[in-house]
Amino acid sequence: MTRVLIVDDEPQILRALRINLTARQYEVLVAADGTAALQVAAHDRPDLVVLDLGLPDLDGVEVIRKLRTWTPVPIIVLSGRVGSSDKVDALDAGADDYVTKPFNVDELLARIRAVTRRQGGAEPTAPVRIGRFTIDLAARTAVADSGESVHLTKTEWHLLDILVRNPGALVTQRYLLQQVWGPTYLHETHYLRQYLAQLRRKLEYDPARPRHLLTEPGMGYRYAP
Amino acid sequence: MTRVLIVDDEPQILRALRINLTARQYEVLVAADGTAALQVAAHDRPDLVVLDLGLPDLDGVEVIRKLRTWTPVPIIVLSGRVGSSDKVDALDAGADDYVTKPFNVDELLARIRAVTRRQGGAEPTAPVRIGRFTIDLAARTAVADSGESVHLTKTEWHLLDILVRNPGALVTQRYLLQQVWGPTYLHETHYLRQYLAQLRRKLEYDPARPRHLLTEPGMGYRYAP
DNA sequence: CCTGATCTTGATGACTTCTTGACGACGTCC
DNA sequence: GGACGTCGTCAAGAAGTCATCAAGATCAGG
Repeated sequence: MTRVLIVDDEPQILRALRINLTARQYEVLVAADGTAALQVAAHDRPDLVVLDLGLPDLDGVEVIRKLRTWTPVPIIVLSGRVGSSDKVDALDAGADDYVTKPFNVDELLARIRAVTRRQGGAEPTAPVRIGRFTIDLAARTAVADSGESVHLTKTEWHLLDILVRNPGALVTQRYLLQQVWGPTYLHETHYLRQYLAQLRRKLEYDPARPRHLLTEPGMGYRYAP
Repeated sequence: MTRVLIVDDEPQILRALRINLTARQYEVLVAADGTAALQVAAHDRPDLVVLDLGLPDLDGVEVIRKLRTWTPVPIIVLSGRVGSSDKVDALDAGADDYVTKPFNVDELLARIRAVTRRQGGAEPTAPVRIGRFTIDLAARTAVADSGESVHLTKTEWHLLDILVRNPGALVTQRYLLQQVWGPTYLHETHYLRQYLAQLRRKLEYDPARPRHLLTEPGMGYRYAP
């Protein structure tokens, strides 16, 4: 049974989520502030954390950092502020996904499923599909159903690798730039646009309307399986 | 019964893995440092090695290299370091998979299953075709349809061997250099160009437009069946 | 010690990939 | 409705990588 820790200081949100998650066979733990959240997480070892960034005692990003010092438990962030850099900071600190308040419960449930699914039995080198292509990250091959294969460059593979290894999750621009080009390129978002366009052109059915390599404006990119 | 050697200097990790693996019908061997690991591996011939990179005596990558001088046993690396260069070094040295600490036990078990499964199914020495030649890696022969045979040197065989044993997959320059010339030649990409040209000249129909021994610029080479 | 094969090293032109700049489309905020 | 910032796209020069030819160094066998 999947155990979910919900961290929020608004009682009505706690209540709504508890009802919805319990009804779907999740075991629900709750905490109303950051200190309590850290204690409960350490004591009860949840399989997933849903964390509101606006807590009364600690900064939400700080809670993520503290959790990440000892556990890789998936964290989904709830945030009230739209377009603020808090969310990017949270993702960079190690959160797995974010949902903006007011949020749709179905969307949150979908993200919870995506994140827990990834956690469990993800075979390291199972091929994934994008458009009409089957991508094998280990062998570095991208083969169409027709049999013909597409050639990707080193940088293209590197980017695709990171996105595909985090299926369904939002990956920040900062993280991608950091991983692929190094810490001195953190603001060269142009590179990302350039290479994402290239990947879409090579892999997506309709590069102008991507279905798998999605842009999250202002934040980053997401691979949708 | 699958025999697993666990190499880690933290007693609690040894203990946790021993319990989990024993419960799943694995036979478990343990070693707390690199020297002991090499001895146990040589003496008891495990079917799989789970190796922590941070050992008290030897560097983990060094342990991998030493193992790889005499055995193709699958190696799964555990590491607290998240940097991608550590990962690349370990994989290039011959590791089969890589898990970052803190790790999820279920994930590790899944990777153990994946790696041992992969082990079983690989036919090592079926003859393959390149150009008009039939290559038998076991017998070290390359015979044309007309009956005449081509002579390949030791180094040429070694390179061809690695490429052909990974059909369709990209093999990195680092890996080839590491395997054929050793760890001190990791940047001598000129050797690769030289010998790949030689192989193409001897085996391909049109050496200038190879159909089986393909270059992946900036990354490595690939044998296309 | 000599000879032929193999390995190593150097130089050059061709090619691929990376980087950079410019511009229009879209959405947001004032 | 207009200014602003972000995104997607096209295009071309810069940088890096590769294939090939060629010659010197090294090694093994006779």
